[in-house]
Amino acid sequence: MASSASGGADGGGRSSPPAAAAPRAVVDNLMDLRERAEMLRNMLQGSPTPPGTPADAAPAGTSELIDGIMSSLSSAMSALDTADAGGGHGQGRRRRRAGSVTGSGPQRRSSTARRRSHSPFVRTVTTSTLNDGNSWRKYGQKHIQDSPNNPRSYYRCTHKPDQGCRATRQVQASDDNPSEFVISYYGQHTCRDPSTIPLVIEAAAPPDDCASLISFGSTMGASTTTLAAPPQRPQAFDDPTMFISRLVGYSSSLPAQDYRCGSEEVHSSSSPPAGELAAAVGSAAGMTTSSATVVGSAPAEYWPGGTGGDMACGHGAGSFPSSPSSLGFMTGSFGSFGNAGDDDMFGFDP
DNA sequence: GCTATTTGACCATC
DNA sequence: GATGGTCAAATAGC
Repeated sequence: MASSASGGADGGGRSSPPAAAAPRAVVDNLMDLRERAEMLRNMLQGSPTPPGTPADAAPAGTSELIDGIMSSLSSAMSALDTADAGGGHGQGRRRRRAGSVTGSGPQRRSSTARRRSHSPFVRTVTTSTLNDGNSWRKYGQKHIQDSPNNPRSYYRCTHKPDQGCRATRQVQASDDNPSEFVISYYGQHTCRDPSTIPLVIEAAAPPDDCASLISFGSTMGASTTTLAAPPQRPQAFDDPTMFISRLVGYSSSLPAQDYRCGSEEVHSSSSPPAGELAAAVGSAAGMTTSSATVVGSAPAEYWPGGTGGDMACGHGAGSFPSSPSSLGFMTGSFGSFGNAGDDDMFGFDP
């Protein structure tokens, strides 16, 4: 009911003009980030180990972790470069029939139906909870050809009607393991909910704790997130999902806007109540979950910043900016990597 | 009565 | 034409 009133409103601003300069800035920032990661590796590997310290005394998996960072950064930059060179920005996509509203016939919506041929901005696999800290409203369910046994549920941000938030997500039970749910996130939260803004995560976690969650996916494919030692959840978040939502949403220099989304209880569908939420979320919060996958290749239209690319999320000991954001904001925050405060990104803040 | 979910239909895209 | 994403009326739950 409420949605119908605003139904026409969202039809208009479907494709926001991407910022052309964004990809280059992202690449620059990524390069900076890579340099820093390299420095970090040198510090960890080259630094004199205390007497009697075995070679593997360094935090387990640290090396692989850094290698993963480097590798992913490289592929991310490569992907961005490619996209940049190709003059991407989703120009190839056909635009929805302009005003195809048949003058005749039932006044059936102005229609925004379209197909997503691209990958989701973030995809996760989880066996835990569906609660990701954001507020979602289910607007559809459909049986998909790929997995006829597992219908796909469509959710949009609860704040769409009142704030025009375009974030959506799709939840589908895994074919391999019905107890798992594959959640794909699209779009970016532009809604705001003043009631829920954890501003700072305490910087209390020890350095080795920081190696818990860093994930870059290759641009067009899914990559598995490696989750090392479960970190300690910052006290500011009783709900692990909130933790990761803020965590992932870390962004030091989003465009002027104050991106953020509410964190009300998720309105989960009655059908698959078993739970969603990225495994990354659960794992980062010390929960036992399955693997997580992060896929970054949203088209320009889903990236107000005009970039698509891979994601990274760091755990732990960092101070979050005054604009905490949720998963969807990874898009917006991506372009800011390498800017002031990027040291916090992986929690390695000396 | 209000809000969320269900579900069939519509429509864009492939 | 097939498929997938979204709309919106109908329904259910509070």
